[in-house]
Amino acid sequence: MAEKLAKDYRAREVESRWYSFWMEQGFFHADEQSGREPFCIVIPPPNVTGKLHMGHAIFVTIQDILTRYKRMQGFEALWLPGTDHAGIATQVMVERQLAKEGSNRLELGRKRFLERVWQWKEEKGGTIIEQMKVLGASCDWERERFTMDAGLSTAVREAFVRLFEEGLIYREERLVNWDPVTQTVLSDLEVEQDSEQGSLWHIAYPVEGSEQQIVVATTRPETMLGDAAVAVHPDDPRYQGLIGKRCALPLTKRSIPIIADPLVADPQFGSGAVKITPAHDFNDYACGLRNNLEKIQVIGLDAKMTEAAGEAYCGLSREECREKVVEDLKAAGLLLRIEPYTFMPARSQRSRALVEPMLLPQWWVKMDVLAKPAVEAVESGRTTMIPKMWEKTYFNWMNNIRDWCISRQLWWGHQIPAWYCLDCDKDAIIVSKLEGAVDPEMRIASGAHPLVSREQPAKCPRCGGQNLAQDPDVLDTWFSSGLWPFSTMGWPEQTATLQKFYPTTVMETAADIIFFWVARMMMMGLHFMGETPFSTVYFHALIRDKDGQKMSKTYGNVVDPLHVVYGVDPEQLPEDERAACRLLFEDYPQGIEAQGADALRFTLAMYAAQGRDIRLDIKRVEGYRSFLNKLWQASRFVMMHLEEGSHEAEVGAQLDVDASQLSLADAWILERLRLVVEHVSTALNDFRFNEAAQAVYDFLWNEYCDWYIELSKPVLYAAEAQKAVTRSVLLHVLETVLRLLHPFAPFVTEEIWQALPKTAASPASIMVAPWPEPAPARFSEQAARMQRVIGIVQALRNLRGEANVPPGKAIPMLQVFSDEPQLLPLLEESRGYLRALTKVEDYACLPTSASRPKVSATTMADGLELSVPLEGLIDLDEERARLGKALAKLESQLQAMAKKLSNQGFVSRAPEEVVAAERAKLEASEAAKARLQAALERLG
RNA sequence: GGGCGUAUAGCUCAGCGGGAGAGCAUCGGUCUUACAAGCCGAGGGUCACAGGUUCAAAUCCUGUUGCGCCCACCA
Repeated sequence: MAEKLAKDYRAREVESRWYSFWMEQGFFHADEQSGREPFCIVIPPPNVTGKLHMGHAIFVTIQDILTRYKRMQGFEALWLPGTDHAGIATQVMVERQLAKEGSNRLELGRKRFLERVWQWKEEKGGTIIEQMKVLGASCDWERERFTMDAGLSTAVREAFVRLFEEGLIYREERLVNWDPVTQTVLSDLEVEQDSEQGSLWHIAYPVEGSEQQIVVATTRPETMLGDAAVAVHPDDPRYQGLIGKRCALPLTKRSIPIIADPLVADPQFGSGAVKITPAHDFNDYACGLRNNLEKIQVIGLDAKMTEAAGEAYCGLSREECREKVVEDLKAAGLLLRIEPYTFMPARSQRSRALVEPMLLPQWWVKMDVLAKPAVEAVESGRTTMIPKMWEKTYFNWMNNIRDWCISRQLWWGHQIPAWYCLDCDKDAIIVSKLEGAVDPEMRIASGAHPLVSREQPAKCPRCGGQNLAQDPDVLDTWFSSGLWPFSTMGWPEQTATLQKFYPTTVMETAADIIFFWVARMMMMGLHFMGETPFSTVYFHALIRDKDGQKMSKTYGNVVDPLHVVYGVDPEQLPEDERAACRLLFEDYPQGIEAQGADALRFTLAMYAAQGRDIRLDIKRVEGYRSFLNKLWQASRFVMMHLEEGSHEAEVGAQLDVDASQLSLADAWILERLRLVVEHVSTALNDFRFNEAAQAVYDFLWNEYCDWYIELSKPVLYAAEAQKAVTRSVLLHVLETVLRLLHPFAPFVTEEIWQALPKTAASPASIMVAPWPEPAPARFSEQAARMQRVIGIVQALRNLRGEANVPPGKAIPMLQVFSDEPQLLPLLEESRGYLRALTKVEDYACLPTSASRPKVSATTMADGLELSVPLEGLIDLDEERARLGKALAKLESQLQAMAKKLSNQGFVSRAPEEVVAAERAKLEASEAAKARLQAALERLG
């Protein structure tokens, strides 16, 4: 028959063919009216600014595997896609563009800036979506959402207003994390602390009315200008006389008290005395509240020193001020020493800027009330996390949760639905920079009275004034993300989609956003929907480079998934992209060849063992591309031997044959197939993707290709009578494997599947073909007999290799010594197999008492003594050495077994079948030893 | 300071109570009519260390060490 598959497997050619077909056929669309059981995953929305990286590649792979698997199983499978507006990230990116044009957002103003961001979003925001399609993502694109869509914005306002009305959202002035570069407040989670090398400056503060000095140590000497006290431990004997006295704050004209505070001063640390800066340190702020200290703000929102820092320092940056303070202290003789010190400065996750604690009014979500049911849902198992260890992390954070700062001083995002009356709440507006302008630089005072509402209020309910200004802040991006599982389905409307697909089935994401996102979805879902948003959370591993380093552009160890898919030539890359992949190109100076999306997906599935980071090695991707090539070639083999018009693949049907028609090999492969179908399903149900992929890999390569196809050859080339059945089995097994493999490698399986012969009743695509169901065990007895033949073949191949008998050389005679009566028919039945696989031309089955030929090579297989008379073909010394080695190995095994069986404890306490198996093993090994010894003796 | 993960062949990793496994790399043999990105065979490991539980431990427990991660306001 005409060849339908090209001779070579060319991944990218195959992959370019099918995605549009699937789309046109509407296979990705999930119907909320369907009577099928729902299965739903909502995508972790990638940043709309994003470009595909390995983190995306792994979630696309795993979520697509799950979705395709469930879809084939007959579920109404919805994988709901979308993107996130990613407040800071997007705003910063567009601001950078503006900077290139010599402009900035203040110059444009809020309205035009936002237009500009939207324009960018419309033009470029689809990149990441297109890239996910390259990987084969079977999302329902008709339902694609964006966190700033009208619908989702409605949901955000609804959630905000309800939480406010319930008293769970409030506005309050507190010390918050200020990022002076992006000019916004950050939540605790957006602040990172890594240890850095710094110094500890020891400064002497003169005690007033005495010659004494009190020594404090600090990592931030510039903050001393805002000190409000020096604290010591009340029990510290060194300072008993000083508590209550005052000291002169150097470089200023101020005098500050020496106070006792057991919570902030540790007598073991340094001098035991600590300077207190309530306005710029979280500990000191708390201490200030306890002791009623003044909060002196010496650093402004621009991270420059304020007037309160004193004339000499006002206007300096924090770094400049530090230098000057240190210099001035030195000059005053008050800087006692500087010691190197490792500390943990707080940095903005986004800008890496040093975070400055600032006293500012912000919007907060009260978390303890929301957290409680979310903890309970996981405790009770209504939501389970895989791997399980993450539940601990989740509990730990949830049980110590602090209120969530949700306002951001950005423009790109959901503007807070709160208004202020400019008539009766005059003090509400603070204009910080542009005189007289409410927008863009206005800020809202801490005592203001917000009018929170779903729509802009027409007038002030207090005074009737119509002069209302909306709160300029926007919400933390994660606020809208927290609503994602139901806002994407039309909430607050009670839509049919919500009815059908909420709660969703699986949340699949990375563990680094367990607090940012998963915890918040749990809380919001339970609060607004009354149900946990998903029953299982599966956390995939973090992808690192092959040496275990986190991938980073600056470090240069990035592996770009699209480079893997399409191949990459470093010469063709722009400088910055080449730099990001620098280390990869050191190993692959010529770049890498196209591996294809299927190979990348299969690799990621194979790597996805639970609870372990992935060290991605291109070599492994290449290995799995070879595997797909193997599948391709095997398919070509099968199709080559099909006859036109016959042997249609009956998708999903059981093979229409009975045991009597099957050869040993047929029965064996069908039994193995049954087991692999079972195994793959169980593994996928348990989220053990690597195990599922491994099972198909082993079956296809090591059983179907290495054995069954080889065993089928003598039949296809010679045995007319058996041909038809063998062809059916070849095709049936291949077709089933394609379906098992489809969720992992959707493109190549579709390509091959489409080329197979089909009936009128066949589905239009493998992706809507039924998932293989495990067949009942019908052929296990025959399969076991075949396994025995395989053992004989392996033993003979080993013997041939070890005895240096060239593969081309036929073995004229094989003698099998055994007293088993059932052996003769088995060997008779497998005559063709033995000849084809071992080049044994003839064999004889003899009782163990029969005499052996003088010169022969001997080996044991499954209790059978195999003897190949090979006079002149083998080197006697080598054969002696080979037997000696085999005997030594047996001997050591025998000793271990004998020791085990002589252990009274083992014999009496181990399960009977274990003991029996051990005894049988011992007997078999002893028999084998005796035969090999005899063979050795015969060689003289 | 608290918590978590991890240590298995040269490399990357499975296995997680009863015979130490895979892929890559290495060595030997093979261009056999699906596939040399292949086929056949081989070598290679005190399963980090020390204790314990058990008839039996790579696997369970305790401790130690190395590596990695997360949380936490200690100057």
